[in-house]
Amino acid sequence: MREIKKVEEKETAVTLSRFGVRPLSHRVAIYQYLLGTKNHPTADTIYTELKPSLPSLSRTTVYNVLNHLCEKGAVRRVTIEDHESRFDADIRDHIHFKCSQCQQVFDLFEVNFPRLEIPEGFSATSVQVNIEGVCPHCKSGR
Amino acid sequence: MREIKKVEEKETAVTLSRFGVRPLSHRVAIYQYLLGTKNHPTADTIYTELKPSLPSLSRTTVYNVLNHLCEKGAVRRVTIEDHESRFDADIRDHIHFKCSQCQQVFDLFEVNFPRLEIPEGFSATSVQVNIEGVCPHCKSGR
DNA sequence: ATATTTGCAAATAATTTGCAGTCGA
DNA sequence: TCGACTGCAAATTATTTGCAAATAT
Repeated sequence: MREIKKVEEKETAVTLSRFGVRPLSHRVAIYQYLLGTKNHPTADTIYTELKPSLPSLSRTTVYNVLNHLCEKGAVRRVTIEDHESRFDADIRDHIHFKCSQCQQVFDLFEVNFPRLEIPEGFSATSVQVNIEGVCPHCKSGR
Repeated sequence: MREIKKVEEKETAVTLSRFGVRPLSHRVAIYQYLLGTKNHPTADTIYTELKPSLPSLSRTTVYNVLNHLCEKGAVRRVTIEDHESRFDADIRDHIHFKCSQCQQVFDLFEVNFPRLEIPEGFSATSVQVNIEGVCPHCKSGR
């Protein structure tokens, strides 16, 4: 089992390298955590979840690493909350849905991502489509 | 001139009433300011701009009013910044473009707003489409 | 050996809250 | 008069910064 984890870490390291990110241990840990969740966690959630197994981890490093991963394009910053960033290691174009009741953020891969014609003169580096509403679970009476 | 301003204020008040917003003076002032700008200002910008002509205005009130206007649907919160809200009194569906160099947020009315098929079970109350990139002005060498 | 990364504590920034006073119907 | 609204100062939350120590190549 230990072995499997080691292998995963190595693969994650290779992936990070391809993004031009030096695979330092905390970076690998954070990236791996993001790959393994669909919850679009906040920096604080990542810190809280990882801290027990990585006691040396600091909040500053979480922020540093996330900013670096976003800059290098390995991770997407999801700007769907009013004043807090969420992060997503799935960099394929897809739509996010935020339930205004349970506050959860869902991926909507089943909805076609719109092809937009960017006007002359503008050049786009990223497109975010965010829907807000009520999720099936909350709709059916909590 | 004074007269014209009075008339505008009255019209704005009527509009607010239609949204179920009691047209108190600060609310009218903030809403009118938002109607008159295309800059998607932040709460702080609104406060700074309005303070000179409305010395009694407080930051708290700006936040209160903006939250209230958003709740009532008179104003849209634009979640395009990492950790600060912008506001838009134009509630027609349209796309926002943020230039990562000059930080300005543009309306892209010329781009068709996508029709999305929301999956069964979900119900949507709002859809935001945010593009990030470089604007024509910054592209042509600052 | 040198540049990069980290952790801590303090700083900053945006927003909310508690509460007492004020305004509007 | 009564409930809604306001302003102030303090609190809260998310994030960044300065700097010294640790680490990677």
